Amino acid sequence: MASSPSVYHQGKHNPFTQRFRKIDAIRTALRTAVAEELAQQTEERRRETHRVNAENKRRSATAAAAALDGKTDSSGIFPGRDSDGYGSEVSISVPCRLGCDGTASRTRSAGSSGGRAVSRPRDRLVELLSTAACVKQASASPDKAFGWRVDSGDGPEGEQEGASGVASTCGGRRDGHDRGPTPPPAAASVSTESQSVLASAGAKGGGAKTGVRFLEDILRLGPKGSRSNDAGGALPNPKRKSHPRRGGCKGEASRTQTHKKPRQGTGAVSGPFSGLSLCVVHLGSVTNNTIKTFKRGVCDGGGHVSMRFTPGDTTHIVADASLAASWEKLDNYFSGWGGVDDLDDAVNGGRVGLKSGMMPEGVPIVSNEWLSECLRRSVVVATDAYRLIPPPHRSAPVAASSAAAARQQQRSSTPDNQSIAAGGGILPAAAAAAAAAAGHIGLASSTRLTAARNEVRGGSTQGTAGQSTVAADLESMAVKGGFGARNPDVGKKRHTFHCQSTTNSRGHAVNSEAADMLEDLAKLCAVRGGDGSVFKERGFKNAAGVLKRLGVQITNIQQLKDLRKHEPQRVRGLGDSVMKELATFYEEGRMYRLDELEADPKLKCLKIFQEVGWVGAVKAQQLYDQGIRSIEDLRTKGLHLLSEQAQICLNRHEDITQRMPRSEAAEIEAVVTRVAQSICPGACGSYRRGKSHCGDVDVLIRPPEGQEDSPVFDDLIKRLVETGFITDKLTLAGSPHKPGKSQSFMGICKLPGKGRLHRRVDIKFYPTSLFAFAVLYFTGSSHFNRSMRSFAKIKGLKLSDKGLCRVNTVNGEEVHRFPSYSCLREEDVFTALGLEWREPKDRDGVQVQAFCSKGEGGATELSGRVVPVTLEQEQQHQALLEQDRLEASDYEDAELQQQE
DNA sequence: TGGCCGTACTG
DNA sequence: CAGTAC
DNA sequence: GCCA
Repeated sequence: MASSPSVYHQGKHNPFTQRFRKIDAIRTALRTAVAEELAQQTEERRRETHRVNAENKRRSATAAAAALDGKTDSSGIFPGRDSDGYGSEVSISVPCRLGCDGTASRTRSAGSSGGRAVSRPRDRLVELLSTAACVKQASASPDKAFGWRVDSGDGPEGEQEGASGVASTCGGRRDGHDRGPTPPPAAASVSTESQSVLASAGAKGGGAKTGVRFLEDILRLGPKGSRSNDAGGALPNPKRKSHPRRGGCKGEASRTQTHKKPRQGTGAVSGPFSGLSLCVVHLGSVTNNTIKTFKRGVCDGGGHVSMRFTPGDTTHIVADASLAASWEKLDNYFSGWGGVDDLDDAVNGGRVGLKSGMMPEGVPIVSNEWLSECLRRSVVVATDAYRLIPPPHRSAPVAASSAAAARQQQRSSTPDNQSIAAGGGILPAAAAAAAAAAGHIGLASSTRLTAARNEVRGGSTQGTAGQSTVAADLESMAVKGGFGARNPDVGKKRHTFHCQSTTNSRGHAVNSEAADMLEDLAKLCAVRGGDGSVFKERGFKNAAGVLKRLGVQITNIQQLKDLRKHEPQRVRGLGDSVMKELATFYEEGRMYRLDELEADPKLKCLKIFQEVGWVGAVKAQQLYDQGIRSIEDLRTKGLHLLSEQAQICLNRHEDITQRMPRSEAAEIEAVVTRVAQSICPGACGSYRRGKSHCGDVDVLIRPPEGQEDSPVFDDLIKRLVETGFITDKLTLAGSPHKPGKSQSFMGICKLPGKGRLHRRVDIKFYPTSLFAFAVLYFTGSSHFNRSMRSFAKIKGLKLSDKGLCRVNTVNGEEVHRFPSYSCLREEDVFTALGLEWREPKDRDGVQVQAFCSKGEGGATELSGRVVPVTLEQEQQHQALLEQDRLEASDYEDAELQQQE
């Protein structure tokens, strides 16, 4: 192979292959010694972890007990990971959910005959849950298309089949095939029928019947619908009963499309945004894409978004923040003279009911950031801080700064600490820059605000990297602790805390418009497939993340160019291609490449196809080549081209592409967990909940300690199939149970009762020894996982959900794998890798792994003894961490390393 | 120019 | 092994 | 697509 030449080079410009080889060499040399030590270390570690773990459990038990007493505010929001598919979700830890575990155990011991009560079930669950909480809910496809047809593909046979067929390893699938092409008109009635079938708890098929009964027992589905019980205190709208569907956009869309599902409920949407009727101004950085995003989010929450201003109906006008500084633009927009864009809708809509110079009275005009904030938090936040105060004929700058001031004031008084407050401070910069660019502001004020921006950035105009420390960095340092005093100046001035940031948790929507478009671009790249498409996707996505986290609102391509020149670290990930797109974005408001791709009808098809599970880029292309152009086509003439799984997913397509409210995810989790407990008392399903809506539910199951070998999983799946809960199986891995091994089920389920949709569910079993790895893995983000694994790799370790092992490799090929480190908690994995612990909320999104490899220079706990880490390796590691959150300390470190 | 996470099922 | 998924 |  072409491997030989590189072996001889050792410079720092070596490609990664050499790195690995070199590491191999080092490792080989050290292997013997290391292996011994590793064994010892492992043993030590195990003892210690056990000790610590025991302690931890005591701690968490008490903590959880507190939670049970109602002090559940520890249910922090974890901005979730981006799943490998598209989309991101937010997870929430759910101590509050514990309350119903008590119920669960009671239910079990009372209801099920097999319910040998565990000594103190509640405490036990509390323990287990708190050490290992984790239901992940992935958002399957964020912008799934609306179903073309809203027939739920589940006929009565479907139910039967689900009840019995799946058990026979989906032998009933052929029914599915036959049923697939069912003409839509028939499907409508079928679907109604199926409702009634369900309503009567399974008229056909005794198995299904008892199944439903059983589930009802478990769920305590009384006439009163005790599901609110499951929902727990954290769930926002307990009054939504068995109709999980939200209205909003989707409803709207489907309404126009022969929506005949009776389950649509009675309109009255009760989402966080119900009652909101927003008029979005298509100006400035609020692009089509932004509007789309807003629309989706708000509509999901029960609100309404339009570009049309309707007097009497519109509750808020949402406009780009920079318009506060160039008010006449907005004015013109509404008066119809703005010559805005050709956007028919926008202009036409905007003109309605408004005359020149007449700003709608009484309707608050707020910045788009308000909306972003609302969407992020899933609540309607106060508009005060986001008002774009309209002083049409006064000096615009005043408007801008007073708005900013109001923002700062308001925000700093919220309990949301600096990270939120940070959002306010950056705005003046944005406004100033925008205004300056637009030339609408007098010079004096412009400079004033520019000065403010510089202050905000905490340094002199050309401040050194160290001085340009932004508040976010402070925050992140605070998280790590110990760096607070590094730059005292920063701490003194309040506004220095206002920088936006690189920080995740409630990452503010800086540059979100550009970022959104880049993300769209990323998706389209992925859809198109072909060579390297996944990497292109990643590249664009990464760039989007970099922009979002940049901390400053970019309004002008030059800013980025300057950054690239002077602080390249901050914009690492923005390469030539992305810059090119961004240039046109900032100059003309669009990205040609995106426009091009979005206009491509073929890509639309491919995208639609890929929304069906188990249809990827390759299969989609094949389908297209076969002349298939729609899901209809797929159903009628393309079935034979699809894999078994894809066919199943296609059958349930309309259901499983609907996102579900998280309360429903909780219900699903509850069923799985409780059934698991009825089989194996003490077995613990744990979970992290997704945000308001999510695409699927993952339930991780683990056995009670000391009963590692109880075959919970196989029985569990069997039982769930028997009860009709699981309707389809997609894949089943690792069955039958083998001691010490994990098992996994992927499939489709449906809660009993009327009007339920089929949902994607993954159920996974991990033995205690692997559970921490599984939690780590499922907590994500995917980026975080990748980077953590990369990190492990350059240390000669291999990390996966199956453990953390030292491996010997030859030419990159694994030749030997040592037993896994024993890590009973996530923390242990970090420690074993020599990484600082990171909260799940800090692992989100693109930015992933800013774990602190810095400073330690290999001086981590293990590095000196077990893991040979050279400085060079560390440097190479730095290179690998493309997605680094660029913390100030990291800059400094990088600089140090470069100097050395 | 080569590398970009690790694992598992399905066909 | 390729494709797909998590 | 980005990076070394």
